[in-house]
Amino acid sequence: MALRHAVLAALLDGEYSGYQLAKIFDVSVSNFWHAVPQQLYAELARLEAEGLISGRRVIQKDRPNKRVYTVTPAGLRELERFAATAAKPGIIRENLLVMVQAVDHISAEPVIARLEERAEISAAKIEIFRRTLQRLRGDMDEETYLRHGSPVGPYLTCLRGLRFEQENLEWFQSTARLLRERAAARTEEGG
Amino acid sequence: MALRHAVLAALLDGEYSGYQLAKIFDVSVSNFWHAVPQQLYAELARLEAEGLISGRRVIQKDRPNKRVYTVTPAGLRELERFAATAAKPGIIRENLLVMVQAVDHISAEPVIARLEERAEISAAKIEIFRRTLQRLRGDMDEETYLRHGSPVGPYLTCLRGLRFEQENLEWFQSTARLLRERAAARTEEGG
DNA sequence: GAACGCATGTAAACTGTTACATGATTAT
DNA sequence: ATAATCATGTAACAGTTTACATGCGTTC
Repeated sequence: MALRHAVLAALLDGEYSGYQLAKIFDVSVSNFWHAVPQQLYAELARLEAEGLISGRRVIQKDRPNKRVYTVTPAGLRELERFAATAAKPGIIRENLLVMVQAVDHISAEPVIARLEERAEISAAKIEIFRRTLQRLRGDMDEETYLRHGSPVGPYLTCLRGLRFEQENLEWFQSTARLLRERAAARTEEGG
Repeated sequence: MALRHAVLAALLDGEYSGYQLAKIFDVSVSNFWHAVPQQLYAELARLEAEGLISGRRVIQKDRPNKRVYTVTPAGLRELERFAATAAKPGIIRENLLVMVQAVDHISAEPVIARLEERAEISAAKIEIFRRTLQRLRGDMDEETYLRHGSPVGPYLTCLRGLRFEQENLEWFQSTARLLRERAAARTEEGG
């Protein structure tokens, strides 16, 4: 289980509640780790019980109270130990690519529709990544920030996320176009 | 559960045994779906029980006998139905990116070592993808194959896998280089 | 007062991973 | 003989997902 390490890594950035963490996992962290809110609430409870994070109650007037967490020295040691072990190859699960894999044997129209849906989502994600990068580097240019800025870890992973989504978008668009052209060519032939 | 659909999509390519399928999932299909052999054996049994694939015993003299499977018309309908539903966004889990996310707070050397390990694995995967693409398109050039070749689904997903690994390789290498430079700069400062 | 966003949790159902087990055949 | 590759499976355990449940405060 490495969800705990993803949570610890995300909490290095500052104090967050389970709810806030869920949002972070939905945007920036989602590039390299997927988790639903319920997983996070459960994992935060376990990490606190093990002393790897410590929680602090925050009383709010305008909203329900919340519990925010920070990484303890023991948590940092756990991350250090994790980084020393061989990283397993990443795992990926993409329903859309399963559909494309099968496209020679099933109707192409629904697959094209899915590709176009996902292209829009990708475009939106690209915008979010761009803004996150801008916010992180402030008024520095990218090269300067990469050489001297801090923290550089979140910047680097966000950069990877951006490239991944850009490649996704391009592939979704070119694949949709290609499948449409092939469908049109077959219609002309057949009709 | 969409492992079943990944298995069905992979079986469209031809008749395969669980063992052969495990190898296919380890190379080409691994770009968009991860599964260990035990999952495949269990899923094949379930799919056959539900009539979505049909198995056939193949007696071999030189090796142990095996059971190969093909997609039934019911299996094809199941795939068709699957393609008509909205594709959930893909999920990804990358330990290596978790480590990079935390790199400002832990020692950089082990992280750099992991990046270099993974860069080599990526380079090997890139070679496999290139050869797979060549084998699929035979003596056609890529553009011609994409327009008129068949099957185009496996070619398109393989192309996505190739691009992904190329981006990985580039990111692993540039990130390792950058972290090494930053570590060197800090040593000079501090020493 | 209905809907929405904030905030957290439990329980059940489903999936996925690991360890173990077996046995054939071929190559060294 | 010993290891490697082919071939398949069971059982125990770990992790993930979904459904359900609760309640505060603000906006429409």
